[in-house]
Amino acid sequence: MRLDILQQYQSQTKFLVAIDSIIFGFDGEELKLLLVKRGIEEEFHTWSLMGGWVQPDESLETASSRILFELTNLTDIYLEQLHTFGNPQRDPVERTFSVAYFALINVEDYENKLSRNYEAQWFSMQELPKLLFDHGSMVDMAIENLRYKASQHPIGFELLPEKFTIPQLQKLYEAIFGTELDKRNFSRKLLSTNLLIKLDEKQKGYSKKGAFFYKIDEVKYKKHFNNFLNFLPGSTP
Amino acid sequence: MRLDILQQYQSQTKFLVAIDSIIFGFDGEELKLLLVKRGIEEEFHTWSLMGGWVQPDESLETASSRILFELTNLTDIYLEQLHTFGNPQRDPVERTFSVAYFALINVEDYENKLSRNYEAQWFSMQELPKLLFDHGSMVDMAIENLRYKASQHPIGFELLPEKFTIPQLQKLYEAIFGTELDKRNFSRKLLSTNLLIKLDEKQKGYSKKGAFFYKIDEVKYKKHFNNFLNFLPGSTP
DNA sequence: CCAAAAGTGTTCAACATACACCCATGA
DNA sequence: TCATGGGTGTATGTTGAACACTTTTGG
Repeated sequence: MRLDILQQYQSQTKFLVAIDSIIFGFDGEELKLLLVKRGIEEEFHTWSLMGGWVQPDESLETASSRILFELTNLTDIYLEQLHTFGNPQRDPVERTFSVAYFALINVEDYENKLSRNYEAQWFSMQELPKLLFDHGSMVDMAIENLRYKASQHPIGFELLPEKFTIPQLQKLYEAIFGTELDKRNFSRKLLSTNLLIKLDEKQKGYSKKGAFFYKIDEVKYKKHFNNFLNFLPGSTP
Repeated sequence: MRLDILQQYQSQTKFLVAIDSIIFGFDGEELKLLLVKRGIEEEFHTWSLMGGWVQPDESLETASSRILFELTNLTDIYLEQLHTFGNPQRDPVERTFSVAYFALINVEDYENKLSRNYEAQWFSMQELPKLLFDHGSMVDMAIENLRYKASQHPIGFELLPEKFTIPQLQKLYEAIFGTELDKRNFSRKLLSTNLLIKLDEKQKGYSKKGAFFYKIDEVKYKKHFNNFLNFLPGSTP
């Protein structure tokens, strides 16, 4: 190792690096956000995003998955890097860079698996409490990004159970965009992507007639993901 | 300050945090990338992205602007956070997180202002040299992002001089997408946005007839930026 | 039998694409 | 005068938006 390079590195200030996770869920009616009380905040009763420190041997992806797992015990979750927040004053305790990730999980999967180490709660997007530090901005950016992505790709599937009905999917999109959609145009557009496989089974209990279940054609879904679909379905004002 | 919180923070490992900038430029014909030899790399002759360390009192935005200014002496540049790279092995000297920013500048503005402290050179996107560390992946991600954005917004303006012609703009889009576009459809689509203001002046020298200069309607441009435009013009295969 | 949700088709307007000719001018 | 690039219009197909009625079945 050349000495001048080493000196170059050693003369620099080092910082704490953390992960914060914006965890979206859908319960069939509303888009929700999972928040925790971590017990490490100065203001003891503030809700915050789930987060944690990046460890010396971890990549950012590994760290974000680990932290999500610690809370939910879920693996293989849709998780995507959103933005890194680094204002010198964002954390009053000590300067910390936070790499924000956003996650999509369906509330059903999560229900029983919740870790008891955290006080966690789902909040409706309409009724979010005041959040710790700059977590509010993180959430704002995440919802904007979610809308952007969902308008281009059928990303919303990640928030639903494996088997879902078209009306469920429509409710999800309505929740994401905060708008009403026309069911005729919506289902036509969805089905025209050929990404859905109709099952024989019908949903019981919710409506009298019952709606057919569908599942995603995983192979096509992943293939199509990088072609822009301009996916936002027709809306009725 | 509560003692247990302080201890929580102090027990964590700290890391170096750097910025790397993917700087795109356009010379009227080709999309180019600005690379430097920083003289701090282990392999002394490797080209790399322009970069630098984040200082204790700087936000990420401030740091990225400063670093870009150090090289180009330009201010008010389009600069956007792309992604944070943090694999434990990405920098063999010491673990460093790098927040990648991408910048769009027009080569004309830049020409005379270049700092003499760096050995810098524009490279055609087709003929990039091997880059330091994971800078190659950063560039790949940036070009993908640039295409994505440019297909949705008329972001390409940032790469052109203040006064530009429609054929220039078309060449830029052709360079970004690596494809040929139909000039009739292209100009119709562009003009239909009403974001361009036609000037009286014509471009001299390049063609015999001369093409009219246009400038952007800044106010409308910024307003429209958040409405998805689905901007990719028609292509002729 | 009726209330509640599922499911489906048509028409019209807007937009994307493909395509070809005239214009202005410097050499 | 002619070669070069600038500038425009039209016809066609595709896609999105608006809109209403029939079907199923549990209670």
